[in-house]
Amino acid sequence: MTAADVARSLGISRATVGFVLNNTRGQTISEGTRQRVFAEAERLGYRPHSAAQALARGRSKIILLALPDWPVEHTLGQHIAEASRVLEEAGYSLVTYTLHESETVRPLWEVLDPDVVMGLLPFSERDLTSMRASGISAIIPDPSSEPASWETGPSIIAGPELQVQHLAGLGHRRVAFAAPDDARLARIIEARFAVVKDCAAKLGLTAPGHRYISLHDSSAQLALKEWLAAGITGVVAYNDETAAAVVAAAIRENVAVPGDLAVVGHDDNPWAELFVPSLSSIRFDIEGLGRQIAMNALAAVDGRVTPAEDPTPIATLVRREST
Amino acid sequence: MTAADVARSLGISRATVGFVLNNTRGQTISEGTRQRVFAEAERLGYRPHSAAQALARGRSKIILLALPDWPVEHTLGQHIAEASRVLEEAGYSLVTYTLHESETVRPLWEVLDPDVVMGLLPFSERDLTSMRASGISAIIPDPSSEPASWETGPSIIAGPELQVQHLAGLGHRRVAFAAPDDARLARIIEARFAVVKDCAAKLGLTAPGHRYISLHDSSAQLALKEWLAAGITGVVAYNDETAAAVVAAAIRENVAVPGDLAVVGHDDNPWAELFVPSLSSIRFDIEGLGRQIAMNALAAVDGRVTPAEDPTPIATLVRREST
DNA sequence: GCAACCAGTTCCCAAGGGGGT
DNA sequence: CACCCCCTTGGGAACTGGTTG
Repeated sequence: MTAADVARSLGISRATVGFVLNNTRGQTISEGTRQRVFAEAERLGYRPHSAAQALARGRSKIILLALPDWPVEHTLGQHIAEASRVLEEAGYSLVTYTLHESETVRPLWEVLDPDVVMGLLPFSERDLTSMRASGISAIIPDPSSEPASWETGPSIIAGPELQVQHLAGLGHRRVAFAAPDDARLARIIEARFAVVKDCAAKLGLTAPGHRYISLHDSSAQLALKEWLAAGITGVVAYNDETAAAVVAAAIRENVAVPGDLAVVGHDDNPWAELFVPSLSSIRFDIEGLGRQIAMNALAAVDGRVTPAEDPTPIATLVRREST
Repeated sequence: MTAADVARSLGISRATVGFVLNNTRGQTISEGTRQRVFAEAERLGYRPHSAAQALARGRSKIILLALPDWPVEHTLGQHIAEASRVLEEAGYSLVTYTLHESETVRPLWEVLDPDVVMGLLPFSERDLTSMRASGISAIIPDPSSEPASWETGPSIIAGPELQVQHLAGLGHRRVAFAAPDDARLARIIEARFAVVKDCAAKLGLTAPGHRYISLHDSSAQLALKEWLAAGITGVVAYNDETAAAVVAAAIRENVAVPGDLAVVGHDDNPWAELFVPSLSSIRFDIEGLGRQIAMNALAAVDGRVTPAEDPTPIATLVRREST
């Protein structure tokens, strides 16, 4: 069912149908005609052909959100739902996409021709080149702006700050940072660790270098011994999995949690509550973040600059048995 | 950079450029011209405009994979990567999409006009209506075939079978099935429970009705008492989270795991290994499933019927401390 | 290689009616 | 009463980029 079918059925021109359906400004169509067009389109089950629309006006009304290759925190799904809803109201569709580094697959921005490509982290130079070759102009984070700004955004720093403040409030004076042993996370781990060190210094705590914890070997055990020897009593974990690995090592070594060592996770995965002892963690305000993503995208469509991140608190600490 | 630019730059027609670039059969273009077209396209950085292609030939070369609303098992990401790779070779792009029941958002198939829409579970009647209205003809699972076939596919039954066989092999005679309290999972839970009952009966085990376990209240505690009273010594869990909830309740009630109660999870999430005691679970052959998804999609494009699922084993049991 | 075609969008102009001089 | 102008309403046709008889 095309617009031409609707026009023919009413004995009017395709142009008129288009004017009505798009509510074209600068064109005035009589109310009677308008109603008849709407009714007939409805009756025939007309659907705009999105490829044709994308071709005719130069924009696809698609926004592509590239997700990182690494395991997505469970909360992310919720942001995305909220972001979709906001973008939908503005007439855009949000498509998500997992970016694989293998790169044997043609990137989706070449296929979908989106108006905006967004990522949670800065894109690689290769990806940027590819996007520019495909004619994508709106990219978030904006590669032309100062490259380090994402590292100071609330979504990076809010969690670590709360973690350190929490441990400090409980009286811990020496804390360590534990992160997963995953090269893909290196940049974000560095950024988070910088926040931990910074915040610890402000509060008068000691925070030695960070340790990588693999989930599959004895690295947690080793780290544990080292920490205890160094007088560390609190551990800030990059995520709940790392926290779990540390707590598990402690239990197996008969180290009391939180008595001898307090551990706080990040992301508040559903299973963090199930662990024994249950894990303290950082929970994010998912709706707020979703809306933020959507707003950034809409700003980019209009060529406006990405607005500053909302300074309202987006993370809270959930205290459980592990601290 | 359009094909017309390439043609103009070489002083030939757009048609010829198209013939070369598409390797059109039934058209013979001289080798010299072919090479010059390729070189010029490369030099100018020509990219086919996918919306225009989709419009001209009736197909978008997009395959949409709808993921369920509930938390995706972590393994799924890997299937998808594999499926993308296979489809890419056949010239298709895979777009994934999380189906939200809220439905305030326009479904993506109306926007992308995909050649195939696939789902891991059958679609709702409303979704099917919407797809047909958008002119989507290829839908998997095929709603015109017998609706229950997915419930007997390996991806549903392989796990529960292994779980029951494992417990039976360890000498357990009475087993229970525990599932999350989530209405969205009702159908798949029923299907899995049917397999458990069936398999238990074959092996001479007793398997009473299943229990729903919420992660946030005392339902695990209650279920635990009931099971112990009924002489149950083994629990088949729908997923690792439910298994964790049961094990956590047991620890808090001083019930020995696996001494008094053995628990086996499903999906082998990364954190299952970290739990104390670590959780036995079911691991899937992710590459195989991904390839399967891709093959089904390609079959559907050609209007062929979905091939039978590959009967080779796709799941294995990982034994850990909880059994 | 020419030309038609895919489905919409949009610039520009042609009827036609109403009101004013 | 004739004439003109303007505004409303709607149509013609070119255009988007690529495919194909």
